[in-house]
Amino acid sequence: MAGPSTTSDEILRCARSLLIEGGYNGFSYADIAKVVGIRNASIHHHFPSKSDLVRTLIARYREEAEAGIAHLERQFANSADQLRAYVSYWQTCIADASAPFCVCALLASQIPVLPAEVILEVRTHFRTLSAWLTSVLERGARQGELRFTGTAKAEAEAFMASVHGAMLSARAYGDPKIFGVITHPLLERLATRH
Amino acid sequence: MAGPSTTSDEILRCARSLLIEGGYNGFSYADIAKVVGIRNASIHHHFPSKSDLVRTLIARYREEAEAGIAHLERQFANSADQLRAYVSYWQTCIADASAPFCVCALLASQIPVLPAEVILEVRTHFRTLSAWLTSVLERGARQGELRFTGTAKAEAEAFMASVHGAMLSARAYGDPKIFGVITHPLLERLATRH
DNA sequence: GACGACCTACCTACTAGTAGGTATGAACAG
DNA sequence: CTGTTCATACCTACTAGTAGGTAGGTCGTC
Repeated sequence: MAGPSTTSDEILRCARSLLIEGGYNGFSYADIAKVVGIRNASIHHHFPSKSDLVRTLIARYREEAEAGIAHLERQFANSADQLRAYVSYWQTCIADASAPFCVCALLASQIPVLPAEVILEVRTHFRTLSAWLTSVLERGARQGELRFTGTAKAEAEAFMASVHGAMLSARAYGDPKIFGVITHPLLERLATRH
Repeated sequence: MAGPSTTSDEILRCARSLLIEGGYNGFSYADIAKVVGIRNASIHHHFPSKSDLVRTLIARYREEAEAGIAHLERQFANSADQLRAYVSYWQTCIADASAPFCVCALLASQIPVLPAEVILEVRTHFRTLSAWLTSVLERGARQGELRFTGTAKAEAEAFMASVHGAMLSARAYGDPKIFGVITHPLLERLATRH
């Protein structure tokens, strides 16, 4: 499954973790080169420009996210469990500091200084995630697994915002637990039974 | 009240708006110099280093925030109205694009690459805001103006996270309205009557 | 004349990106 | 089985421009 990771893969993986730490202007080609063990210029061979690199990086991130969502859909029949699993995924990422922030959420905060093609990718992720959450909430309401007032769309946006805000707070306080403090009651409130 | 704005004030004001656009690494001394109309080096006369500048900038931001909160406390007796006014303040900032993001929320996302003294200021803002919201929620519950399950502290953290997440979504979608879509139901849910 | 505010001129380190060369290996013709 | 061709991947060496920061000087005001 996980093929022999190529240099291009390593560059993307390294750039992603650097991006998660400090955003678009928070890392340089030199930083990547140092970690991957190649020369600065060699990165340009794989990705002509920085915006190419970041755009590709997000595209891959979105693929992984969609695969993760598909996995969630297969693994859990109950919509409340799907939401719980989604939140739990991020809880783990934040706790073990492996990837303690959503790439697109971080980039969204810097949209005014981002290249246009990167903005498009970020926006698409938000739309995709929001659409999935909306579908989960709709299904949950229909099947009596979830309850909420207002539209599923509005509740989905609120849910997504809460999760992103919880990531931000965890980072601000330097305390992974705060993510759970914020998201747990949110799940409790949505689930019909617990 | 608003004295004759000094160069130092102008530098801070300019740096703040640049910071709001692209974060700590999203602007340079040259950017500020261009707008304020002085030379690059002259900024160093007022603020020896970039971290000094940003630290001072946040300190002032926090002063203004605390003054704003004090004003809210004086203007509205009802705790639900205070929360509404707080949210409404940000709604306006986002809608007219004057300052469409909380300085500290933006910086929080970049904490791993921020100077230590800046991190401290950011963290303090989160604590201050959370403490105020907690006090509003406690008072609201006591006086029957607000209702929620769980502790006031947890609800305050959730409230703050929702507002920050809503700012992020507004920026991601490029649509100020989404801020209201997320925050309105939140206020409705907390207020005992509407 | 001391001080604050600002300047010119400069520094070193680093930014993304380019030009052109080299090693490696696969494809293919003889 | 060899020699040629070609592309990939990487290299060294370089560019123009920008980053934050410094040294030392000028000028006006108290």
